[in-house]
Amino acid sequence: MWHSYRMERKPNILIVEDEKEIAKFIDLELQAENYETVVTFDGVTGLSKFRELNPDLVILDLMLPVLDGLEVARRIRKTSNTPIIILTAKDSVDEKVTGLDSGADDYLVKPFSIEELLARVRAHLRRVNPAVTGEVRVADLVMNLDGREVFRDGRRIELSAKEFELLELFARNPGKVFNRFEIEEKVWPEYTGGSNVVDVYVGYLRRKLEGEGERRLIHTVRGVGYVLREE
Amino acid sequence: MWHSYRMERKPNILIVEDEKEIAKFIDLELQAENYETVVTFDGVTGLSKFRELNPDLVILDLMLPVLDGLEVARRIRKTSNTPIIILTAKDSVDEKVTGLDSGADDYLVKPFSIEELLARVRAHLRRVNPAVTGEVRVADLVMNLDGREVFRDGRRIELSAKEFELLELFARNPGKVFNRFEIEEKVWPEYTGGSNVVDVYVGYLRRKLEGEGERRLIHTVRGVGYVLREE
DNA sequence: TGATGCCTATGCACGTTCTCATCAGCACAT
DNA sequence: ATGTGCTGATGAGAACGTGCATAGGCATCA
Repeated sequence: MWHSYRMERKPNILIVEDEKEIAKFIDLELQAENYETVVTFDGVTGLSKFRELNPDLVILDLMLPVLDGLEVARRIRKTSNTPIIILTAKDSVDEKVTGLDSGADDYLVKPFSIEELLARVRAHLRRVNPAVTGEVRVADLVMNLDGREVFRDGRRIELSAKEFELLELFARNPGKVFNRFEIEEKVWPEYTGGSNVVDVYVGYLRRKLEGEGERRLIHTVRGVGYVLREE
Repeated sequence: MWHSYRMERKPNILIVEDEKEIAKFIDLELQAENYETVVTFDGVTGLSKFRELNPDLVILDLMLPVLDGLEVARRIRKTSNTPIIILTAKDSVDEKVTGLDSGADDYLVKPFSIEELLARVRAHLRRVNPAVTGEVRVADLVMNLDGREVFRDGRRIELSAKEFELLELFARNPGKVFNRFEIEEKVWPEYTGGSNVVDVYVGYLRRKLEGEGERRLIHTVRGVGYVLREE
């Protein structure tokens, strides 16, 4: 069911860290910030938990039993772009560079400040998970999902319910081309097609979003459907 | 090495830094890594350059004349989600937290290692590109299947639906020779031949893909059919 | 009852698809 | 080489379909 995605769940964070006290410490702090957490103590378990849970973010130590942290990062990156924050005692520039180039998004050196870690977690989640801020951002478009507000380039735009749902679908999948069938299925469920609702609503959105001489947001892909692209 | 079709062009980086020697230094290093750069020395100019250029990433000092760096970050975030790396001498935890919570994606303290900065730039740029799952690359041709986009040598190519399907067939099987019957079967099913549609469409593709003096992509195998080969 | 939102229906404009006829060029035999 | 026959390339244009704007009907809500 499409509408379930507005259900605001707690962001899920996977911690892979073999020093048990540190793991416990981070775990508690994250829970206090209202995140859902899972802790594992070695690379292999970490990787399998990752695949099982598909968390919103991973905090990863480098010196791990069984499977090295860098390798964990690389394997995760093979199939996912979930943010990875490396948290380690290895503080040389070379190690930082290798860590980041292995697919990590951030690299924090122990001993670290928990406040900084939390701020970095927020920064990464903000980008990935609208649940955190309730916001989706694409190009110069900002959608506030809780408040059902839409801004383009700072100016507020009034949308009806359906218009908002349609735009939300596009905004959550920028760059993906949807055909009319997919769109109807998601925005107009319990609905037997046979009309051009989609076209009409795309028209409504364009009229409201694209002021005089403004960049086009929703592009037509003739013979296929529509995309939201920044261009 | 860019990991996405969108990065076929040089990524554009805006540097906002008032210490001229540092700015120059970063600028040169980034250019050596094949980025396009623009340098500004105060907050207001930085912001207006940002709006003018819409860069792929911003490197931002905090202590700036005219308009404070934090304020610049906040204003950028109002309308955009371009990655921002704060680069500053302010090294307290509080300042880091404030910086990250103001919308920055990363926070690096001076004196910094240029290698680390470059690695972080790479990490952020990598992440900005929407993970393009269905991406096919052959020679200097990039097809984004989700987005139904085609690029050759960085420049975007507009294809009609049928043209795209035909090219997709070739691109998924580079080096394989297809005869006309196979092609009709896959791209024109429910279709009883008797014409030279295939030839015509190959012609269309060639016209669009192969600019003046450019390498040939779709080769004719006389008496048999066509192949996509890099040569 | 007036305003707003949701959806259907219609007609026009234009891009796309495909056919057909003709032209170009390669391959092979002489 | 040269001609001959055949294959592939290309241009023109007809038929078709898609997308878009617009208008109107119906329901809901104030």
